[in-house]
Amino acid sequence: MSANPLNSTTCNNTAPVGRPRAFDLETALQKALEVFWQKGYEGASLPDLTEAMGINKPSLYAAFGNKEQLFLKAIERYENRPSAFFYPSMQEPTAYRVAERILLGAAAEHSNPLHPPGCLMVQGALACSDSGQSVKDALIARRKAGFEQLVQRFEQAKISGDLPADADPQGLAGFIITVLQGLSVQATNGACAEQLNNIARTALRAFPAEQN
Amino acid sequence: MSANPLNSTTCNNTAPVGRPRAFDLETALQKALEVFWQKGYEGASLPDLTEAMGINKPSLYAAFGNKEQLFLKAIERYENRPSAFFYPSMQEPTAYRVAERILLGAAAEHSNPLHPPGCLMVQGALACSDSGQSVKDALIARRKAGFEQLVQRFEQAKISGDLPADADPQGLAGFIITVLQGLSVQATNGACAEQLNNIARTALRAFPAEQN
DNA sequence: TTTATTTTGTACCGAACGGTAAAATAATTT
DNA sequence: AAATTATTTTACCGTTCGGTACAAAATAAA
Repeated sequence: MSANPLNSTTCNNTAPVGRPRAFDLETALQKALEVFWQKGYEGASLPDLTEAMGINKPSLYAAFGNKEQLFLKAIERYENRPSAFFYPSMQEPTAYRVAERILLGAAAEHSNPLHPPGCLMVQGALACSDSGQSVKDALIARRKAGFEQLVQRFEQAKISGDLPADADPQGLAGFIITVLQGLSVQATNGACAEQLNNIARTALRAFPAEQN
Repeated sequence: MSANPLNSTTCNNTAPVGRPRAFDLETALQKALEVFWQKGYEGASLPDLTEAMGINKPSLYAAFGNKEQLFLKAIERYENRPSAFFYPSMQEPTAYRVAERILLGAAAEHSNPLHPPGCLMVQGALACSDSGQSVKDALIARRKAGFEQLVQRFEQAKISGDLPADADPQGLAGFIITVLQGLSVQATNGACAEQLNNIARTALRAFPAEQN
């Protein structure tokens, strides 16, 4: 196995020695991501994964290490996928616009019928067996990282003046993240885009309006 | 096995025929509930359950049927436990007070260190394998039932006049339920009671004040 | 005391789990 | 063409899964 299989074909256009891999790493990872998204880390079995990826187990292990490493690569891909909305939302010019884009983005994305409902960061491993603890902890860390980013963004907004001086960045960020994650559960319940959008709009009423 | 083992000792003070059960059904069920609460339906193994319950597998199956039926009895117990707050909140005199009691109750209860964090209705089976689908569906049905109850309560509040005439019971109930379930995820993240309370208070700012 | 009834402990079942050894295969390198 | 390297295929590993057969034990009924 090469040191970095995911990049093995990116910077080197001479064919590598040995039998060529019969599948594309990125599309296989995408399929694995969708299985984890649907069934969670522990609910996704090796046969579930290999069947969706169109490969067999030794190929999976050679390319991705093991199930846990495959999952970690899947959540990395998840956060960087084209339709990801959380981190791009930080670029919005005001705190309110940030919050709005996060919640409306979640409402649309969590109910998008082109992929499983909800958010992989929540569905992946909320409660699990002892053997899944490290994956659960990894997801908690990622969720907390998103929260911290949002706190920083709101602190910056206080300095910029588009959040009132008495605003509580920690509390506001916690609220937005809570609604975001609650929307994931609602999506699992089968809520449609309109319902989620309605909820997001209601939540935004709790957010301080832009200052001028 | 008697037809209703959970009630076999309640209305009949003559000792039943056969070897007496060496454990108490309710305390064993309580222990099972806590394991499911911590690890979820699929994450809780039979050895996890029997060890916590202090019984062996044949006793579990004789008393509760199988793992799935045990889980269903556990969530029934969960919803009727003394510290349950959701359905009792419906008794509050106004819609705002209902919403307030639900969210502040969740903030306190989901972070109560006397039991696992979060809400069993969310943690129990959010994403799972195919074999857990029926349990997942059962939890979805319970969550929807709570939502519907809250919609009805808010519709009643419109009639009573403590919600404005243009209020949207469906949207408001969806919002409260979403925050409630989001708080469950936050609790899993390790959030403390103060943080959850802060989030709940922020959410309540989106709720229409009481009318007079 | 015997019989009937129920629960207990032990030992086990087939199936599914995550993971891997080893040979066959397909490419590059020499 | 021969040797090297990496991937595919097949078959298998030990463990754990949910669930149960069976006999010993403990009670009430006869």
